[in-house]
Amino acid sequence: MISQKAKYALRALVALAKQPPGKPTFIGEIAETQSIPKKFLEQILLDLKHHGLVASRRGKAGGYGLLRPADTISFGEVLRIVDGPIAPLPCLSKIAYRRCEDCKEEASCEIRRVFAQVADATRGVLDRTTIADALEARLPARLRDAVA
Amino acid sequence: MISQKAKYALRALVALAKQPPGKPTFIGEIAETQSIPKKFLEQILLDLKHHGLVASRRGKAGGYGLLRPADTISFGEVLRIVDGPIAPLPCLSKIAYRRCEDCKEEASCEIRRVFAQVADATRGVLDRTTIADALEARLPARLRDAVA
DNA sequence: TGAAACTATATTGTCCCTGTAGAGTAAGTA
DNA sequence: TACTTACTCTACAGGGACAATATAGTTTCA
Repeated sequence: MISQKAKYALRALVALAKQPPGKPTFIGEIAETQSIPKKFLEQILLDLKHHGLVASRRGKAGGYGLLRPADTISFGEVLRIVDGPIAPLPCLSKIAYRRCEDCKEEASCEIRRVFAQVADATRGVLDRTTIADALEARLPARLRDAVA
Repeated sequence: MISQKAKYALRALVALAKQPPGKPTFIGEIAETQSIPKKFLEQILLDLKHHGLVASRRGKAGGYGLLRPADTISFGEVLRIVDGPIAPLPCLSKIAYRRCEDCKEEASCEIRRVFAQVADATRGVLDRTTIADALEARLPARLRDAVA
């Protein structure tokens, strides 16, 4: 299960992607249309800003906007920022590898071998799907094929 | 990330699958060889017993053993027992469907559409891989192909 | 009869998730 | 310049899940 926070982050990014670029959108507007607690959303967007996904302008005509084109922001990138590692086991994470305390030998670990397949399959979808993809009613062919 | 408990459960089942069938294995023996806290393992095995995966015999010559052949116990089944739903979103779970509170219309939810692909990919691996598969050094062809 | 092992429930401490609070800062507007 | 609006940032609190431990009891076999 992904966290509520990650879901909010993705929904906010999708909402921003729908706006005309260049014109900032109020936090309050996103919060209302997406049913996200406003103060919580502030934290989330601030976090995304620190990671260079969105930009903000203060003041009366302020708000948030995408900093990069929607087709360069993958679901995987967002999830890693908000929820941390995607891998199902710490010893399979690329961004935060950690050895399993209670595992004698990684190479011969049966559990690890199976979950490595899961991790590949998951990353195959998340790292190749962008916010722009999500907006399209039909999924791009490269993703439909990968899953079928 | 799967829970520590799920990892223990899978490792215990793999260990049991390695033993000659019919002869029970001590909890203490599994706990020691797998570096699992013994009392915690007791809870886990008890849980698996309630779900019909393993059987136990009490007394001095007691212990645990697989109740079903190892090639009929899938990783997915074990994870659902121990960790609950596998789906990344509650609205995508087959065993515990729950509507997302903050989602206007499920059919048009962009997030849901993407994570449905993730769920399919994940289940593709977990529901088709069994404890018996995990014991084999090379993964069965049907799984290798699915991921490549 | 006693040891070894399983059964079951209760409890504990820690950590994270979710959300709230409030003071502060910046930018446009009259 | 004063005012309003909105973003920035830090702190924190309640609840629940996770991981493990504690304790008491039961069964079986030697």
